[in-house]
Amino acid sequence: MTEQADTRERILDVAQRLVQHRGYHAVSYKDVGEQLGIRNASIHYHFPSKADLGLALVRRYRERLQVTLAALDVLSSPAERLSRFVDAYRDVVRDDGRVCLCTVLAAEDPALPETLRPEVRAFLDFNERWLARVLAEGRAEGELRFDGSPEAAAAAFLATLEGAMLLARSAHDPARFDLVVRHATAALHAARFFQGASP
Amino acid sequence: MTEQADTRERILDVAQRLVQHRGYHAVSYKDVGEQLGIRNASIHYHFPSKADLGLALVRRYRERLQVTLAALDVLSSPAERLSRFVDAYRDVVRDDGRVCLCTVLAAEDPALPETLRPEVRAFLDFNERWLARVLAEGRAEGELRFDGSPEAAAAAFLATLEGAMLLARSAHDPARFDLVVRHATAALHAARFFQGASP
DNA sequence: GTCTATAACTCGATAGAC
DNA sequence: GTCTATCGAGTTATAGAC
Repeated sequence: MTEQADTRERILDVAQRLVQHRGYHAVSYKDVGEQLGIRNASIHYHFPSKADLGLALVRRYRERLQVTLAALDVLSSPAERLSRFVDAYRDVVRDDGRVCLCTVLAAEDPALPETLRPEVRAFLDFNERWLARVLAEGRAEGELRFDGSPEAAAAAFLATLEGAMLLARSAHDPARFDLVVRHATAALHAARFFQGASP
Repeated sequence: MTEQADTRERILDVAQRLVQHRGYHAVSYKDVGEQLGIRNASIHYHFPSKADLGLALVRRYRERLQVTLAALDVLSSPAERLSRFVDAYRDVVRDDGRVCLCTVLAAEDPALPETLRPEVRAFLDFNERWLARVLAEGRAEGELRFDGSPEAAAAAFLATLEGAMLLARSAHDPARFDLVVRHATAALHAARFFQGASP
C-alpha cells in the first residue's frame, strides 16, 4: 500500500515536470513510464484515463499552493506576503525550462478534457482572490499603492507573472522573469511615487 | 497559380485559427482539411511537413503585425500608438476562444520543432522592441510615466497582455482582458499620479 | 492540385498472466 | 501492481492515379 501511494506520487511528479515542459498533449503515458522504469500499462492502473491523470495533477498542484499561501498568511506584512508569493513562482521557473502548470494548461484550454478545464480555472481564480486580499490589505495599511480595484490589480499582477514565465523561457533567459517581476512589484510599492516624481 | 496561392492562404487562415484555439500539437492536417473541404494529402502538397506549416504560420503572423505597427508609427502620440497596439491584441481575443498565436506556441515551446522556436522568440522580441521605443518616447515627451528602463517596462507590459489573454479565456470572460489591460495602461499614464494621490 | 490508398508510427486503453 | 501483448484509432507522410 505504501508502495502504491509512492508510485502514484512519483508518476505525478514526473508527469507534472513533463507537462510543465511540453504541455498536456505532447506528453504520453510512455514518456512518463520511461522516466520511472515502468510500462505505460502500469500507469493506467493508477490513472485509468489521461483525463484522470491530468485532474490529479492540477488538484495536487492547487492543494500544494494553498498550503504554501496559507503559511504566508501568518505574516503581518502584505508586502512581505506578496514577495513570498513571487518567490513561489520563481522556484518553478528557476531550475530548467518549466513554467506554471496551469499557465501551460490554460494555453491549451479549449483542447483539454472537459473535466480539466474547471480545475485550471479554479487554480487561477484562487490565485487572484488571494492576491486581491493581500493587495487590499497592503493599500489599507499604506504599504502598497495602486489605482482601481484590488481585483483588477490582482488579475493584472497574475497575468504579468504568467506572461513573464513564457517570455523568459522563450528567450532562454530566466533573468527576464526577474526583470519583469521586479518592475511589477516595484510599481506596487508606495515609495515609487517619490522616486517617480523626479524625471 | 492564383488558385494555388489562394488555397495556401486559406490553409494558413484555418490553421492559424485552430492553433490559436487548441495549440500546435492538438491540431492535425485532417482538422485543417475538413474545414476547407479538402483531404490531408492536399495540404502536404502546399506544406510538406507540419514544421513547414508552423513556420509559415508564425512568419506570416509576424509580418502582418509588422505592417500594422509600421502604420502606427506615423502617429505622433506615443500614448495613441500604445492604445492602438492594445487594440490589435484585443481583436484577437474578441471573437471567440482565441489567443495570440505566439502565446500559445510559447507555452509549448520545448515541444515545438526546432525550426519554429526561434521564430516565436523573434515575434516576441519584435513586440518588446517596438513597445520599448514607444514607451521611451512617451516618457521623454511627458505623456507616459514609468520607473526603470523602457525595456523592462515593455517586457512587463507584453507579459501582462499575454497573461491577460490566457486568464480571460480560461474564465470564459473576454471582459477580463479589458479589465487587466485598462489597469496596465492607466498605470503608464502620467495622470495616474494625480488620481493616485488621493486614497 | 487534389484525389485514393496506404505505409509507418504513436497514442490511449484493455485483457489476462504472473 | 506490474508485466506482455494487443486492439483500434489517430497521426504524419508518401506513392501514384487523375
